[in-house]
Amino acid sequence: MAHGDHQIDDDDFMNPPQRNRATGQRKEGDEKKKRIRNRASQERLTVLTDKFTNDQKGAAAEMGMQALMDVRCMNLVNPVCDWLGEIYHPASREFVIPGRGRLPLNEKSVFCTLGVPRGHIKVPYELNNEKEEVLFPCLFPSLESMPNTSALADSLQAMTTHGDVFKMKLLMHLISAVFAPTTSLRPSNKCFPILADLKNVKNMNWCKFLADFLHNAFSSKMYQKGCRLHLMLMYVDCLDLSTVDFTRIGGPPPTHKFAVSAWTINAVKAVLAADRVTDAKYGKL
DNA sequence: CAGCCAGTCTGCATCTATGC
DNA sequence: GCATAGATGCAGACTGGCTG
Repeated sequence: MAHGDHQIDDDDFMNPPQRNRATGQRKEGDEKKKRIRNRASQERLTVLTDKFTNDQKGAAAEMGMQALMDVRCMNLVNPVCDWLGEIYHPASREFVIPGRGRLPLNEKSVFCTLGVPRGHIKVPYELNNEKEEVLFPCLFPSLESMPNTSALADSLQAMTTHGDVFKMKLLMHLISAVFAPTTSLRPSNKCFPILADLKNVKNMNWCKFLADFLHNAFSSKMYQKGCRLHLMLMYVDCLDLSTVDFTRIGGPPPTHKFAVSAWTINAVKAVLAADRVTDAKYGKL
């Protein structure tokens, strides 16, 4: 670990993940615990942005989301995200890497990773029937109920305009696939109040929203929710890279303002391969 | 308290990319 | 070619919070 942390050994984070909230069961003795299923992925976003017109990217920039229009890392490395969830300390809001140090989960760390707006308005991610009833027909005129997240992405891909409908669908996709994914196949209807206030999206505190969403999820041991892109990039971006061999992938990530603009999946993999202790544990660097 | 509903969890499945 | 992992899908069971 290179910077941004105080070196305190602290190994008292050993809380095995509690699963199966729905059934209350937890199989004993399954040493090879199954991977946590999640619905987060920025892959579709990178495919979409690749085809966006300049006007459409401009519309995203008007909402302060320009950094997300060029995500270089297309995939996730899920084991490291699972691991970070398990070593998270809700009380101090820090990731405690055994024997290495701590990484905070806060607005600043999210800003450094993703470069999303850090305004003064709270992100209104909440249910609101009136706003939903007004906006839903605008977004999905032929549908009765919320489409799957992938179907929303399909409709986004088919769009050639860059007006409010485009902005709303893009925001909804960002929220449900990258910023605040849940285990659901569909976007949450808590998105609507955000979409209803497009002008203020760039003035909302997305950094706090993402950090709080992850914090709340991990506090209730929901390790599959939240922004995995931030988790992964925040971690690799904080490590000491001096011993990592980047020659096979054309050199280390360039200096950058936001991690999301610099890291490629191959760079992430090279670092994590060097950092891995066992299959499911990291923290060597 | 009963019913509703959004969200969670599991098993099973398909497709693709990557590495051995 | 085969195994593995990531992304995505569907059906069905369940839970916790809200509301009448």
